[in-house]
Amino acid sequence: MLTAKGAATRRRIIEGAAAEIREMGVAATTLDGILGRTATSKSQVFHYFPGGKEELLLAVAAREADRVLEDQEPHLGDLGTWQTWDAWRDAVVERYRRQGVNCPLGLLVTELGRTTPAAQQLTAQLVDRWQAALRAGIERMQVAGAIDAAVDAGRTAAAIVAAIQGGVVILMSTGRIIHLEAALDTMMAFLRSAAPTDVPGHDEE
Amino acid sequence: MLTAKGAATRRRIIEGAAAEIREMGVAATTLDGILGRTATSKSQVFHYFPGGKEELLLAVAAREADRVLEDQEPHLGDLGTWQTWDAWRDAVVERYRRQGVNCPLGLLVTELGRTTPAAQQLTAQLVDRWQAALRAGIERMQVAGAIDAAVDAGRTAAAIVAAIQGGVVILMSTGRIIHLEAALDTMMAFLRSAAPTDVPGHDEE
DNA sequence: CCCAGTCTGGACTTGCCGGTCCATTTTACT
DNA sequence: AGTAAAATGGACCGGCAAGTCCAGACTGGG
Repeated sequence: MLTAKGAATRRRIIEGAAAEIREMGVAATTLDGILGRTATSKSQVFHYFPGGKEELLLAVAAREADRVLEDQEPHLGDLGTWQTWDAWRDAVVERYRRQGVNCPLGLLVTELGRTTPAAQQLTAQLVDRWQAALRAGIERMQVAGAIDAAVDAGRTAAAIVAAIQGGVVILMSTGRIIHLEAALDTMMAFLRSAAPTDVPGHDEE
Repeated sequence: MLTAKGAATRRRIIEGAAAEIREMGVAATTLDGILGRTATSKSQVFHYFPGGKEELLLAVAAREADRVLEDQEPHLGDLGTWQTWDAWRDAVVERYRRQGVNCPLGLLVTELGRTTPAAQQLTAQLVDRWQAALRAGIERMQVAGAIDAAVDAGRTAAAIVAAIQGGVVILMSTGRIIHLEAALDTMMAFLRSAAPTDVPGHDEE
């Protein structure tokens, strides 16, 4: 019960809403604003998103969450050498440098997160997926002998996700990207300092 | 031109606004909601905050920013031994554990930051003050010989602020505190791993 | 060609919320 | 006590934006 034309319109609405949010911020985003931008009418919005604005915003958030991870590929899925880690680091910084002060996802989440359990779950999923990819990368480095096996891969991955997130928040609210860079670099320095050869005293597995 | 009674009312309004935001979130905060909670009338709000809602929210943000740093004392101002660093770490985690999913400051900033330059500046100031305190702590450790002098204190301090910020954001949007803990612990582990004795190969100043 | 379901346009309703206004009361100062 | 300034209450306004409705235009299968 959704023709090709209908699916296209639905997609267009999500796309337009994301653009509107990027430009105006979540608080200033109105349905009318999205309408004008996408050349649709209000009935379309409610036709494709019966739950109204909230459902639409949630759909936008879901799409943006996917984008966040996609934009880190192919590096994120390929972490296994210091070279790939560096490439990934640069990709993350570049992605957020381009995005600048607008984070459709972050705002949606802090806006909807409190009220909508679905939004909270969406965020949790994104964090989990992100963290899992980083964890796999760390474990691969451990298997290769580049990082001490004593490092808690999961916990460290969680720390890296948090560090990035914090850097992005500071970027959004102050316009400075240095914190994101410093956070990433410091985390990378920690990983490198955890090379087995650097800590010969450790003998536990 | 502000009697004792007036000052008290003004304080009460800010207090009530902060409480309302904590409970409802910024988006759902209305002047009427604050009015009911503080037993004031709308004319008071505009009497004490001629700039209207925006000025009030900014005042709340300024107050909350101060609280953030105050709540880390006396530890934050006293970082000089691993013991004090650990105490500070615990204080931060505890502070945000108590605060839970509500961050009046973070929301105000992401909400106002984009539109109001004053809010952006406020955030930048908070970040700077926070970072300066951490930097002083790191430098004290370096002077004491507990941390390698080759560590960039300013940059590392920036990374720590970002890590905390990210942990808090994730706490707010998912309810999980583990990322904040992991981020702090990993940063601490990095600092400890940078003890001069651990890297005898470094000879540059 | 037709008809059932889908899609679209836009006028309309509804309610909320920021902001204004003015009349009244309280405070502070001499 | 008196008066000017500050503080307070609450009615009122205006606009905006979410959501509703219905009439009409497309689409696709039989």
